[in-house]
Amino acid sequence: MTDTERLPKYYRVKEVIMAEIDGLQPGSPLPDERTLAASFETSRTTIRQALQELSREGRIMRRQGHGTFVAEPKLTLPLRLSSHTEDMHELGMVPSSRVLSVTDECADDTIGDALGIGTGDPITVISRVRLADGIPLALEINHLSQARFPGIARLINDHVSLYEILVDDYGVTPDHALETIESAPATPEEAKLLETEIGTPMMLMSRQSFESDGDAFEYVRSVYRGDRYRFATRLAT
Amino acid sequence: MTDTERLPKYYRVKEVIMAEIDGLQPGSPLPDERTLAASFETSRTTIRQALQELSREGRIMRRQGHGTFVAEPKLTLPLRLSSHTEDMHELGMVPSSRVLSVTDECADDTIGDALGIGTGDPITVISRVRLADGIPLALEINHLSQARFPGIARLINDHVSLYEILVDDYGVTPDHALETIESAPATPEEAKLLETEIGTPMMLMSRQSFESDGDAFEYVRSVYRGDRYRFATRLAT
DNA sequence: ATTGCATATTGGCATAGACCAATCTCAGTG
DNA sequence: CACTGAGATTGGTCTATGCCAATATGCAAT
Repeated sequence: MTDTERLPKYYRVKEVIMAEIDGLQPGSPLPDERTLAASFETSRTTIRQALQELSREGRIMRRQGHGTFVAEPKLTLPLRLSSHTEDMHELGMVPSSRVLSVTDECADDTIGDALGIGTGDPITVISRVRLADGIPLALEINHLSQARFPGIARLINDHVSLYEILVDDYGVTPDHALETIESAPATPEEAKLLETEIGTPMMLMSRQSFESDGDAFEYVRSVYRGDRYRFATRLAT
Repeated sequence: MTDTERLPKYYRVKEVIMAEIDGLQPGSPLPDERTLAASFETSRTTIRQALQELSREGRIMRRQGHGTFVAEPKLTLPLRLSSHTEDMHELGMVPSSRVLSVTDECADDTIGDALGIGTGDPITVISRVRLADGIPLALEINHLSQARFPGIARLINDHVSLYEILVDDYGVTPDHALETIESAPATPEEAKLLETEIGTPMMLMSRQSFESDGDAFEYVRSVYRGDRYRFATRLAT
């Protein structure tokens, strides 16, 4: 028995499949699960566990009733104080948005703190799906103080840049931002909106943006597909 | 039938368990899997799928032969051009390292590019486990040019800060760094070293650090447990 | 009081199979 | 030629079960 024999069977299967797809082009089909189970002389359950990890890793793409295919490599997104619109243009992709909802709510503790307003103060919450070349990229939920941005709800639609509205119509001068990044599995709602599966690792990003006078002007929570994107940033002393 | 009925059963189970652990202290035990299966009137497989997601989410901790317990909340790590040692001190934790290996190798394309040297040039590769309060925090693999840091292999041990060596003994003045962050499931080796399970989402970080003269002096690949840590950074214009 | 071993408990791995749901194919129909 | 619908294909969910591996517990021997 070699040392590798101590690894779970599904993991050994995964490694073999991984090696095979390395030599294939994105979009190439893999054998169906029942065939794989037969050729690996194992159960479909084991094959599916291997395929699930590969899928969550972003190496394969599965579609019910269709098949399993080699996935595109991950894209690197810049982590900067710039708008989604600009970022996408730099990557040579066509950005777009789909507004899911614009609602007026009251700030809870977290949001109130983040925006420097009181708990219960009125805020406008904007939920959007960001797309690149028509493919869902991220789910973005923006929180803005109504006192700072009165009537902003009426200005939002699919075809305007929120940042342009803030800058042009409300005189915002973005200065810096505090950002946190973490990983979490996709909820059913996130999975549906981002066209992926429940449980796929997502990159959760929260951003608190400040104006040059030191006031926070927005608090955003974004969910990016962790199987398709990585992030890059520059750190200075 | 409500709309919720359309969700997978394991996900509904997960939501119920999640709600219950919200009211418990970290470390509190959960019923064992067979008991849960009986009380939810489902199979153990379904229970395990729910528990697996909760585990990968960092909400519960499982130990074979022992049981399942409510996990500690995530810690936030700063993403800065500072040493691990300093970061830990600021968080009030005791940092330490365990050197796994120090080897002399030849740079491949990626490493060569990142360090601004040629493919095949000699490098020193340092693998370490970083710990906080004795608990594994990250796996860190550092790549250094032997031309820039001759004889550094002999200076490495568990009790010195690599950054201090670079600064004090080799006159490095860190200036800025390019960093990428992505998510990936733990490999068996990573899982073992970080005392977690295969497949748990990890935060993969690669850092290319530059001196003030513009030369890259190190290329590091780190693996952090995504179920226990998130990262925070500050973005400026 | 301590050590060591048998046993129970609990999570980990894997099997076999049933049925559902989305998709594609293709023959038949208008 | 375009459309429709039945059947085949393929991934998704769930059950039921057996055995393995790590851990804890308690009893027995020292």
